[in-house]
Amino acid sequence: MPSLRDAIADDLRAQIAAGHLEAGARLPSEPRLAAQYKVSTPTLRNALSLLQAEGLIEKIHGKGNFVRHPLRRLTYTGGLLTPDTDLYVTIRTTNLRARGDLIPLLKVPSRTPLTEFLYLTHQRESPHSLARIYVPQDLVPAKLPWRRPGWAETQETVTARVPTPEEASTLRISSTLAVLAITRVSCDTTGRVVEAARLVLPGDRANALFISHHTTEERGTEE
Amino acid sequence: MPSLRDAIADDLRAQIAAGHLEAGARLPSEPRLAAQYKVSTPTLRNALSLLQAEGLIEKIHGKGNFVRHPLRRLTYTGGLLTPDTDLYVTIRTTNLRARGDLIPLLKVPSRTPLTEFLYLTHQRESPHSLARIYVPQDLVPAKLPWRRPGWAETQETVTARVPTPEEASTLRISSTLAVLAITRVSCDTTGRVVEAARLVLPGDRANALFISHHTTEERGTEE
DNA sequence: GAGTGGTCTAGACCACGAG
DNA sequence: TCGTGGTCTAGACCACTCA
Repeated sequence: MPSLRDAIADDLRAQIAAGHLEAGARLPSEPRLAAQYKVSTPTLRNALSLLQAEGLIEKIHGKGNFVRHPLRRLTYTGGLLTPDTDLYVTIRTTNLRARGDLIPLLKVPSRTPLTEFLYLTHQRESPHSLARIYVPQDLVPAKLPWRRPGWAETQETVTARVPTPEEASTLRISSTLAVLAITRVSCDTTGRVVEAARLVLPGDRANALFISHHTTEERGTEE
Repeated sequence: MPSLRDAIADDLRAQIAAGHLEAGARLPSEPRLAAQYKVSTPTLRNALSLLQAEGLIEKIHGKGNFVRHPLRRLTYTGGLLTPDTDLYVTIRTTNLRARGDLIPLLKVPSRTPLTEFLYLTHQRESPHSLARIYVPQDLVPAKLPWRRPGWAETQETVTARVPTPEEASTLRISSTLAVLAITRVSCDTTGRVVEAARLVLPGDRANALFISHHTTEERGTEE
């Protein structure tokens, strides 16, 4: 016996899949939908939150619930998102001093002057991904983007988690939707960290792709 | 102004981190906790569901809410999990024929004979990660593990999502806990796929690490 | 100001686990 | 049988958006 919220979610999913509710369309208001399905508003909201966690709808406070555009998955590869056509980017630059997690991440002393670039990408007006990039202030390039000569090695640590409340609200995703969190650290040939980045990609809209080529020496090794 | 559920979740998180609530311990019952925090039971349950999605607690119907054992994060690097000390592995081998998703993944014709290796790793009696590895039957190595000479390139596609119901039950995790899903495809020098793998790593217990070295030509490129 | 979603309450009833 | 979590109700009040 499926619960009411699952039954309602199934019904709405089917309506979206069948095209009865088009991408971008606004759903009836929550009290209206609750009356239609003969349930209380919390139960209906529970059903909607399932759809939100799947990335099917977007809730906008004060405006309504909207059917999301079918997800075009973007692929993150080597620091770039593809395709980057109709992807809008907002950048905010802040100067700050190293503290907390940033100190071991960038391997710098406390209070080292840093520049933070906050990237917020949008796809068709809806937020898509979030990146915070930290660069020691004496290395800040004169013009963006960043990838510069002199880089020798990049380490990317990938984890899956739920977004923090701030991430959820800026990306307008449910706090239960899985995100791909990537911490990227790039060093130059001397081992100095030239850039550290924290990326947050909603799991339903992005993949990350890593390609490695095996050299002959590596190929011969056994376990 | 943080919401009540976030404030309660923060408090419980802090208590778990501080060791006031030990691993394996049962939390007070939900009505009791609700009274303690002076909130209604739905609000308290809302807070608990946040902790559940983070993998901090496990809800067992009819028994209670339990603090999960502290996560020892394992790191996945280039096809291996480290550290592999006290990590137990169960392997099940099955012969089957290519169908569905496996056909494009391995770039083989339909019904090509394949061998599937199902890996289930355990850490301290509790399931840790799940891997399904597919190899064309004529390439199955005489002895395990797999990494063989002749491999030229490996592509790894990483995504974050919630587990399927089967994955949630075999890994004994909540269906709201994010997992890292990695699809790994390895080719030989002729471009033939010699192995494809689907890995599922619970987000609270595993990272994936990718290291790339930049060659001199790459280092010169702009944008 | 009117309409929307966001949060919260104070209950009720059901389903599961263990003695 | 008892205590647990799971679901649901019928409201209340607040915060946000837009005219």
